[in-house]
Amino acid sequence: MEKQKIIDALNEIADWLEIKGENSFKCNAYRTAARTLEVFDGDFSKLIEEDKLAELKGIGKSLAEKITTLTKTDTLPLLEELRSIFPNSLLELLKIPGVGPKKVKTVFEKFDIKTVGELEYACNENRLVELPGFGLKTQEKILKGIELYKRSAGRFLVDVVSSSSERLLNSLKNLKEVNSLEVAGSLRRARETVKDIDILVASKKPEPIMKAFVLQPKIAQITNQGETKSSIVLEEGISADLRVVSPQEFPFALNYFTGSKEHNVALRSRAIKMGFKLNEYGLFKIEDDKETLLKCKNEKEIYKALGLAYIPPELREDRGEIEAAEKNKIPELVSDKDVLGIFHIHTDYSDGIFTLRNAVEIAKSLGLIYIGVSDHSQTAAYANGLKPDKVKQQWEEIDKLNEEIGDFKIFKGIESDILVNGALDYDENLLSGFDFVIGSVHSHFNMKEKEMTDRIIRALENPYITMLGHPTGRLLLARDGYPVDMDAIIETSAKNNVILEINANPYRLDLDWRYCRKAIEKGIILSINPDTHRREGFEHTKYGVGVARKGWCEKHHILNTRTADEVLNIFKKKKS
DNA sequence: GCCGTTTTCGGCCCGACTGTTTTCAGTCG
Repeated sequence: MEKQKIIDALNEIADWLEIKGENSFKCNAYRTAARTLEVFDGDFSKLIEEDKLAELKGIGKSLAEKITTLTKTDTLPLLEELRSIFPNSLLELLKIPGVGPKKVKTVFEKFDIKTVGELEYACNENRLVELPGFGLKTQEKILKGIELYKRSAGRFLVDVVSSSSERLLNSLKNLKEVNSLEVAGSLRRARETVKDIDILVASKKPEPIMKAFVLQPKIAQITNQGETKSSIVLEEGISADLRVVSPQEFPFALNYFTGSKEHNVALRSRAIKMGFKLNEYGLFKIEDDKETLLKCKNEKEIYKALGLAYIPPELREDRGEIEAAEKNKIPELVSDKDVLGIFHIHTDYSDGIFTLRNAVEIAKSLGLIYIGVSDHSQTAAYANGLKPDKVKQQWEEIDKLNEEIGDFKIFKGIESDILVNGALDYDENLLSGFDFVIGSVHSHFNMKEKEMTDRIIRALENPYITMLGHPTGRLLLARDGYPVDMDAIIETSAKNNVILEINANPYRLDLDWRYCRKAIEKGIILSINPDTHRREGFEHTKYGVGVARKGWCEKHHILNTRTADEVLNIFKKKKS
């Protein structure tokens, strides 16, 4: 059994044990082990072979044995046993907001409820109220939870959430009681998809803020309303939480609610070891059963008090950032203002909805100093891909525009389909005329991993490819990427000096941030590309910057932080 | 089930909110 399947199995065991009513720390041990494997970056099969699993933190003798059994036999007696006690569909019930393992256990044991549909029916028949610990309100809450669960998988693309969150911030920021406010949670950490919006406000007078929050327009539901915390569901289906804390507590609360959960746990454990207690209200020195608050003006001071360099939110995923901060080795992350130009732009030559000249105007209005145009190549008939004569026509127009507009540079590029055999989409003669070539897979997604990897590797070994576009082809919340061995892709790209794209389209965000770090460690240059077809798309670049930051990228790791001349040199060097 | 400069036993991050209770359990983040 491969690593990911083992991670899934361990999490499944944790779910079952919780439903069974096992000791919660034991359940957590399974989750911790799953998490440890997820973050482990080395050679997994070697670890098993050499019997060194138990050396990993969070995996002891018992779990090491279980993981080994899973690897070797593809199954585990414990897992089989748990699966025979409970129907598989119970795991689905856990995903309903307001329904946890205890409630699942109760409805299953008392009413033999196994599916979301059966649970909904029981609520509507008013049957849940008779259960111990349940009441009318609980039943209503579960019904609402089911409705929300059915409406969406519960996650949203980052551009949608960003605009909703801005709307919420705007509705609060001018209230005189608001001292400061900030978005926390996964949005602040620049995750690729977001479950809900967490807003944090510092104020000495929470009441009017709470009121304003729940009374604003475009709210579908108020799910929580307390003195310091309220929750709403917006018409778009996105949940939003507001928490109000005192100005003194604000940095601690901001740190706490930014997460990730794993980062928080690690930070708190560190605090405990140092004789502190850290929570959303403060950092406390514990001496003789007395707690003394250490005042911190901002997050930076909290980290400093814990002996750490400041850790930017994007890095707070418990993937080595605390160790890096300990050694003062936190990277100086690339930022929006470092981006000087952008590549991967589609004009109306293929399937974009603006002209070449429009593209220049939009880019200039955003303060950029160059763009790289890359329309689709001839095989992409669905996208009006360019035949060779069209390519030449576009080159002429680019030459004219470059002459006309002095302080701006347009690079000639193409997004060439990587054909099913791994070839690029034009002959060498034409390919050599482009400043840059993005190779992308747009067809035959259902190849086997080995075939797909070979196909892409062949393209990467083509001397005319400059960048690999959206390396996995995923569409977030809609379609998984094609199966591909990313480690092999990264290896081959490094060997052939191919730039990897961070596609900044909110549907893609591909290369995934988890691989960005691997890529730059191999010396690969990344390019943040909006892959835009319309005016608004230019501004998606910022989501790509988020991915790069999350992938530990500094300015020098990114192609489009360089000047036009520097970029041209890189392209020329690659071609030669 | 894991872990250890206080520890091989007894903790494990912890507080808000809700609802069902009459002091607490469950869920969430």
